[in-house]
Amino acid sequence: MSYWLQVVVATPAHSAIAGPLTYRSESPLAVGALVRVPLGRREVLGVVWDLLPDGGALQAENIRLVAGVLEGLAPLSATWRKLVSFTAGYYQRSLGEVALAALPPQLRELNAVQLTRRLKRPVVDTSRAQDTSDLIALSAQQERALAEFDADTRPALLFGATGSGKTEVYLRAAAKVLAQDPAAQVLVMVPEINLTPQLQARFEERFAHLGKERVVALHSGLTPAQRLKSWLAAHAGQARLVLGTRMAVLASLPHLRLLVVDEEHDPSYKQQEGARYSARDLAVYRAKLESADTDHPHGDCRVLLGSATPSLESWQATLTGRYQRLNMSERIGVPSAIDTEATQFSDGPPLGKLAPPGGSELHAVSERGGLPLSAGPPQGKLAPPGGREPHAVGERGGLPLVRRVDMNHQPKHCTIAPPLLDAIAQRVARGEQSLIFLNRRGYAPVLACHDCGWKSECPHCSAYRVFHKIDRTLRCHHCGFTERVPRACPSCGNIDIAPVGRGTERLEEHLAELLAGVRRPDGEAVRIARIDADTTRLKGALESQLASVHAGEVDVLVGTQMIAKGHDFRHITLVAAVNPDGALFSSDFRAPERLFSLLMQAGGRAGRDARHSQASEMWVQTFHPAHPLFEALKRHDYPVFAARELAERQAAGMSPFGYSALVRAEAKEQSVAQGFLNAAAAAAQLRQLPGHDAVTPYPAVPMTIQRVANIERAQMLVESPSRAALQRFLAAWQPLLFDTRRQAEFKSLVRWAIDVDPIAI
DNA sequence: AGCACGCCGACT
DNA sequence: GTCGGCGTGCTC
Repeated sequence: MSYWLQVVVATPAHSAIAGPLTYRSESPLAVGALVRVPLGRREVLGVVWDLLPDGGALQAENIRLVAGVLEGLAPLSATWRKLVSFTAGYYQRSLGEVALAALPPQLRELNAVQLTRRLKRPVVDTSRAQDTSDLIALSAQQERALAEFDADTRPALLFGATGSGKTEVYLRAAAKVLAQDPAAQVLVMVPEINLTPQLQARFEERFAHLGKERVVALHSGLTPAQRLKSWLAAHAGQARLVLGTRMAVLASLPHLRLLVVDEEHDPSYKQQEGARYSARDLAVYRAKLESADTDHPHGDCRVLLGSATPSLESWQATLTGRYQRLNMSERIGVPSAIDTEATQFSDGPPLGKLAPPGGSELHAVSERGGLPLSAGPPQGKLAPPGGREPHAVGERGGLPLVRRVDMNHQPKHCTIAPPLLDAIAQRVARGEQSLIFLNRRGYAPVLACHDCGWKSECPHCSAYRVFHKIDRTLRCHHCGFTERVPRACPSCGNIDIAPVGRGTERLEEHLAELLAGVRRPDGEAVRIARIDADTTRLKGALESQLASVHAGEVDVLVGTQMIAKGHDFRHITLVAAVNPDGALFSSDFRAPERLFSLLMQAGGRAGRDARHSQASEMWVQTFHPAHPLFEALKRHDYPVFAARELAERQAAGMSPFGYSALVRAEAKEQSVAQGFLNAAAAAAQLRQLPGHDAVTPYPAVPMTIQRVANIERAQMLVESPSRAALQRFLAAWQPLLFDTRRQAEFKSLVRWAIDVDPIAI
């Protein structure tokens, strides 16, 4: 007896075999079963996608026999298959690529015997401890958020200030779902792996009563064996709570009842290679799919997004009522705050003598701009303990005071404005910590010869190589090309080549010089540390460096945005952004949004400890102090920022009011990359593809960094006011792109790819 | 993507 | 005479 099946295997979208392949089996198989099938001379993992009455158009001798079935693994659910189908269709990739990428890589290498051995390992269920959730008192706003969440069925956006206790809301929402249904599973997603350990500990502790191994992690930092183990536990329903990064959204979770997306605005939810899916968007879609699944006895599957600075897409959805909004504006442990509007003019200067009465902090800082650091002993400028009126804290909801430093009124070419330096010195003298951000690692972004104008260009990329003083190298941050710093100008031989601009390495050095005379309360010298991709390259380095900050072994911490996220520094009372202006006038329309979010998050690092929240400050050095972004930041007013951005986006027909895709092409020559894109667009125009009348393809342009590792890059933007029209167009266009690729003149094209809903243009 | 086959240059 | 370069073509 023969049974025919359609099986999806990991095939790239090109190669004539993008769709499911037909195989034969001697025994009946279930849809969703995992099988090993012969493909060419190798044997690969596949998923049974469909059952067929016969071999169809294929000749019998061209249909091969399924080599084996992964017994003991339940077939992947219909909902999972729908999710994979949708993802493949929406992001214009092959079914097999998405399906197989969603499975743990080790599953591909395992044969049936090895798998059985793995599955045999029993999990000892030791449900013993009590549910401890109720032991922690909730704030009124947390109670309210949870009650509102329970009363609704729409996707929910938890709009909560940093420190307002969003995690506790996730924990409670999860606890409720898990308690209601003994099989229910919850997926909690976080943007990055380095945030999972601390969160995992918290979830494990809270759900210890469920028994051992009920909380598992799923992210790319796991070893292949761990990842397989977690995946299997999730697939078997054994894991009740999965904590993971974006990849986890495609995990098999047969009893999924709740999806949580923490920091939902974070760009790392968008996959940047292969199928370029947005895990946040898929989470929303998946919740809808799972809700429609009639197998679930306990009704809906919910999705809970959380952020202090939501994506404009999610925010707009709450404005139209498509999403539910849950507001939490106050920080925990801070006197009750009043609403946003009332905070607008309340941020009086914390140090009375710095500002003229009624003056804004802007002028205060500007006026002091020229004063030398030594204008008085740091101790003398201390605010008296508790010197600020308590109600002032409440009015900011415990958020730091934002002070803008107008760099137009500061000494030319200064990196740290004197008033900021002064403020840092005061913190050091008081024994408090400061956090200084500069989004540029290395010593200096460029090395230049003042005689002939030579600059440290990368020979392989259209970018400068960064000077790293620590090992005296010039490193390209795009292709990795590294050389020792030349002794003299390679172009004219001049000895006098100098660094231009500042990176974190130089800032650290610079601060050490500037603060050399400042003493800590114990009379010791200031201790400065730096955290960026260079200092954390070794495994465990980030953890140990963070630990030393927590232990109070550091007074001033210099770093890139990597320290803005998640890390809860209790003793930091000053956060400063040294040079954030770049994003204000970027060609990338999402740059302001990212900057606002970064600064809000950075500011959130300050004064999370209620004891310090009163004196905590966020400093921003800028040449555009009156920019609306900074005005909104000063008031911690995301809604005002969002309203402005949304108005601009609407006027320009951009997301979330319009939809877009990018087609990127890479070739040895820019003309080939652009030519390919333009030729494919011309072919689409000629054929009048479905949806074309509502879709606008723009001419191909070089990418911002035009050449990386000697490969020229170009991209074409495709826009439409209709998501459906864009989808139809892209689906019809893809075969034409393949055809165009086959033309002789584009033979040298290295690769091309479609990015639907790109996050950066 | 793999993994073949296939047809031209420097080595035990 | 073989090992091996990567060009092109196929995989139910």
